[in-house]
Amino acid sequence: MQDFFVRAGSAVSRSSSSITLDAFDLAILNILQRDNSTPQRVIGEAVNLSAPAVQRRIRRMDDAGVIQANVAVIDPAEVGQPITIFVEVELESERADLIDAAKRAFTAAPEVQQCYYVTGEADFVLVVIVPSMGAYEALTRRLFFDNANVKKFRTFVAMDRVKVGLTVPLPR
Amino acid sequence: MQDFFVRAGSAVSRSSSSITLDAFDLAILNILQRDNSTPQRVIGEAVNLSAPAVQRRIRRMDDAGVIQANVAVIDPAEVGQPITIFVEVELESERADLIDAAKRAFTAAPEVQQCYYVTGEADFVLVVIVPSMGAYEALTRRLFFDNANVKKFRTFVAMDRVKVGLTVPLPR
DNA sequence: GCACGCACGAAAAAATCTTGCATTCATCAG
DNA sequence: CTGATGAATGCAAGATTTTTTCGTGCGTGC
Repeated sequence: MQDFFVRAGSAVSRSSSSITLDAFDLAILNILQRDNSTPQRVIGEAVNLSAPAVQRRIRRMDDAGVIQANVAVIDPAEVGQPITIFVEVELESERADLIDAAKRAFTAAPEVQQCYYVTGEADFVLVVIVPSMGAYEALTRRLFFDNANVKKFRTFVAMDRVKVGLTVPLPR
Repeated sequence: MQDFFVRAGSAVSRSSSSITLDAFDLAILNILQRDNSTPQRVIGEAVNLSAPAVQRRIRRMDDAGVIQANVAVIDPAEVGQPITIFVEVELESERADLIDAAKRAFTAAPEVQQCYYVTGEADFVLVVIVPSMGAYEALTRRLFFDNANVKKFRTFVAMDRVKVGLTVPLPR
């Protein structure tokens, strides 16, 4: 296995410990981000390490925040939430406190699955999951129309969730 | 616990078995989609069911595709991929075969974390993860400029990943 | 009323995860 | 050059979890 190192952590990242990851760690992450129910013994065989060694590395990356969460991915359509919508939101004012207020409001809404604060022609991009267009309409009223600071928003309804996941392209 | 049922599956959903979920299932899903390393015993205590009962329900939902995957969520910044970008892509032609070709091309790119085919002013929305703006520039060349069918695209660079996840709002 | 299907809980069995410990290897000071 | 130190490893034992087995209760339909 080649020598490859990633200096974890960046200027943007929050309170992470910024640990160093080697090729073993990346190989382990690559397995876990596709299936974290893989037994450590199997991972060990795949990366040529003993199960305890794998375990200690996973633990270390967990503690350091490299692994942010371990989650089950649910098909929204299967639980009565078949509609995915993208929303670009443009604010009237970009005052810091108003930006923060918007962040809090969007984060607090369970329908808002993802929220990014962006540069460009919009200020926020949201990924929204709703059971019906009616529910979306209600959400827009609650989140946008009742918010004096929202100048406008543009809606993109997803017809096909072509590729969905949080998989990160890992350097090899 | 109240009687609440969700008829899983919809016209949009693929080859799923469309099983019926009750309040127990939803409660279990709600735990798993936040932390799937929670022991079944603990889940059982939370929802008032034995561990084996919890296990059987999880297995059933797994088989039916309600649970699409079990994954570790990795902080991109920690593995040298600090930049998240949204891209709206507009195609020249909306011929079905060209749409499909675009889907395949976007899906195949590891930098494309998420890809949705949408209605509205754009045809596709992408979530892209890259190590640098240079890498993004290279990706746009490969994915958009070398593709004669891409009319134009708009880029939104994420300054803050305010809320990221695949959590689905579950009916209670 | 009775058989059947279905889901449950308790307990046992199997597998996995976790920890302790001795060893190896690389680094570094003397 | 030699020995100390720290970090990471593998093996093996112990703790925990997952999975299976089995008997029971409940609702449905014949």
